[in-house]
Amino acid sequence: MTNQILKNFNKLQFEHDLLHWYAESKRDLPWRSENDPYKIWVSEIMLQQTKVDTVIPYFNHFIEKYPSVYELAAAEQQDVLKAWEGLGYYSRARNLQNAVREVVEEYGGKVPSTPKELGSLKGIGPYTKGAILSIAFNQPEPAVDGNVMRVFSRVLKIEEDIAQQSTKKLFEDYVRELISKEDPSSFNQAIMDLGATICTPKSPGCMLCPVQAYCRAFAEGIQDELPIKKKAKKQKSLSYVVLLIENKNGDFVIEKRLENGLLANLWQFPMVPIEEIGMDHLVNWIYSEYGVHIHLRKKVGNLKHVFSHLIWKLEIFEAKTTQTEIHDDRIIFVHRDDITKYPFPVSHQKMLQYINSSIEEDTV
DNA sequence: AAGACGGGGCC
DNA sequence: GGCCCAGTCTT
Repeated sequence: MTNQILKNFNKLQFEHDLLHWYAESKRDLPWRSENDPYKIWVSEIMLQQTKVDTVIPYFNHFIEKYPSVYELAAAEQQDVLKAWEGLGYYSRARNLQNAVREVVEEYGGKVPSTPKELGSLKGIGPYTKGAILSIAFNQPEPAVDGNVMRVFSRVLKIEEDIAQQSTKKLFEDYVRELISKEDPSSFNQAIMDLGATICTPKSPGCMLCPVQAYCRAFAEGIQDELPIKKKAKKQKSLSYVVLLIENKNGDFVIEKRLENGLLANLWQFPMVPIEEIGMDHLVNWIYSEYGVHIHLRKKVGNLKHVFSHLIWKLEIFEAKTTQTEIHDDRIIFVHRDDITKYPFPVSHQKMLQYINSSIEEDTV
């Protein structure tokens, strides 16, 4: 089935030119300094849907804190989430730790090197499985991500919708045919580097491309039309009132989010789904849900936060309470100086600025 | 097959 | 504002 497209494709010369370019131009990245499967694994999880420049500082800190599977397996989940704070897709962190614990318990602490075992671990899908097998264990397995689909959709002129699952399998078939048997690790990484630095989504640098001579899209001048991808749906909007509730000790009410779903197990300031509750019932609703009696002081600002699938429209209010205790382990008082010890989503980290700016107001 | 799941950077 | 990013899991 791959025969038609690859029939007149010079596989060996393509491989040679690609690997030659990679040897000269590969990026110097922290996870490329050694071949520890655990570190490759951590890097691949962090890199899911996340740019290299964003990942680098997180990776360095994470490895310093958890140098091997044993430290990560033994850690508190809250600490792991704190190390992941701001990186997004927090289920990656929870799944990674669960999988690492399985590696410690079931595999003697050694990252498994078979497709079946590796693919059965939480958070390791087809891409990450192939990436670890090829990069850490030098096995000729495809690792098809957005870069790979973009590069090969252009080189081979593939016009299927890359948002479709079936299309991804198609690319895995092509990579299986093309991948270097001598150096599969470099081959996969070379395609990713190429996609990240030259064969970019917009205005690709074809004049600098080491495999321009093999590129069917370039030959026809249609590199800007590929890959084909169906448009994403628009996000739904949700409105909340967020309450910065402070008592006389300088403690704030924060709550732990549910253990599943959006921002699972992270902490936040109380959020009121204001469309359903209504401003008139806000104080009563807070008392019934949180057991805290408050009085509103003033609105301190608006915040819009965009996720991939929804938008939060937040109105931030200051409120006061005379209470100093809550009988609940999910809802707690925390002193303003200790709030940063808890993992918070970025949207709520921004509210810490309101809290800190109100200190200055009081002091002035 | 379609949604849920973060956040940042670019145009 | 929309698109993209070294994707995976759930429904």
